[in-house]
Amino acid sequence: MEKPLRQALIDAGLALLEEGGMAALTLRRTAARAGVSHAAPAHHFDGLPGLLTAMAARAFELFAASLQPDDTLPPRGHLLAVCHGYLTFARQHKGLFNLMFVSPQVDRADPAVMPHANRAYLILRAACLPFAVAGATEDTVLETAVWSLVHGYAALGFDPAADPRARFTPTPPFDAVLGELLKARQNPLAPRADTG
Amino acid sequence: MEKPLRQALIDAGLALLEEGGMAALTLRRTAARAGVSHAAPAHHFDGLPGLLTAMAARAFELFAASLQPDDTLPPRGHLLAVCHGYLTFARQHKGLFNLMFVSPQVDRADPAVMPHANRAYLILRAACLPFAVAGATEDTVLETAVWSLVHGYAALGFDPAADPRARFTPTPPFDAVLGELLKARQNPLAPRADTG
DNA sequence: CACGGCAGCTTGACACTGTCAAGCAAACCC
DNA sequence: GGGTTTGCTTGACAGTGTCAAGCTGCCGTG
Repeated sequence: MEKPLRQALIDAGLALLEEGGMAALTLRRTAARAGVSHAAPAHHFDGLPGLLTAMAARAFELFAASLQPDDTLPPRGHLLAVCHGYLTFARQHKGLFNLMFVSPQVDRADPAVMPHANRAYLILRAACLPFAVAGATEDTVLETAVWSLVHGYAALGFDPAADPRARFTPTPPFDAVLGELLKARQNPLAPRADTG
Repeated sequence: MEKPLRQALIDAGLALLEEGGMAALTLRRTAARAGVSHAAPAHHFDGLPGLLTAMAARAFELFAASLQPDDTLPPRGHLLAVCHGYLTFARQHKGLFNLMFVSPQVDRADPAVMPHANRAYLILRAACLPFAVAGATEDTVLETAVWSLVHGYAALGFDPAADPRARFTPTPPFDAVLGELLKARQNPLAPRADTG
């Protein structure tokens, strides 16, 4: 084990973030919760941005774990399960989600962050692969579409409950939205229909 | 004219946000830039959240204006133009974009915010309408899909340049991504193909 | 005109923040 | 065992949002 306080500070920060959002996350409070003096974090992280970056690395790790690839499912069920993991994480860990994708203070190119972020992306990528144009080993358009779709749905808070635009019409569940995207790919690995 | 200082404070805040991001946006700095004392904003807004909410209202107004509906274009060109407005605004006004959609301090249900937010949404909704299932006056699935897609693409920063995952493959332009979604709707207002 | 009230802004204070410099104490190395 | 380094503390500083109190000029009313 290495640097137990460092890990304790990361955990304390994550707890504060989950409990009270970004406003509750403070270097001094994090130190206090970890039981050390207010300047202790500066010796393990490079200031607040450093702590946030370390927290983001851990958040991406949890995020990748929540994507839960399950190869026993058929391609569409598999992709849907991954997306559900994405959406569930975003809904249940809004603070972490914004930390990972929005906060300008985290260095997303940090060597502690990139591996986990890449791992998450590769899980999604793999889940899209069966829907790629016949025989291709990649289909960046489809990947980007799926990724944008699920991320946008998550970011806009399209929880089937708690929808911000229920004033117009009920928000369709993500399954239906994803189905719209996959309409032209109903038969994975089959030759696609002519689009002329 | 009504409350010129109030408007000046909003403008000063927007300028600070655009120049230096959320970190540069401070009640005291905003007051200083407007040429008043540090506590003046408290008399026009209900603290920092109030100023941010007022700024978000103005930001949504600018956002809706940047969506630029152009009815002379064919349906697909029209939708693409609206989406381009969305993406361009997100890219050029990252601070405003995050203020509108992320910041937990703005009250998005504020009566000053909702009209402009709704207007923006209705522009997107109208641009989607020609692609709705034949004859329908709405298609919430498609709307939600397009909205999620463009928002996710914007939030993930898929600028054709400056792409964060160029380490894998070049990011496809949004036109191609949207095309993926509309594949099953190539002929607006025509009877859709069987999806069986 | 005089005068009371009040909106609009200032001044001053408070607790709290991130960051830095200096110091202390224990462990570690030679 | 003495010197050095690591890990943390203490103390200070400028900057933050917010609140209470005070000042000022304008407006309406007598």
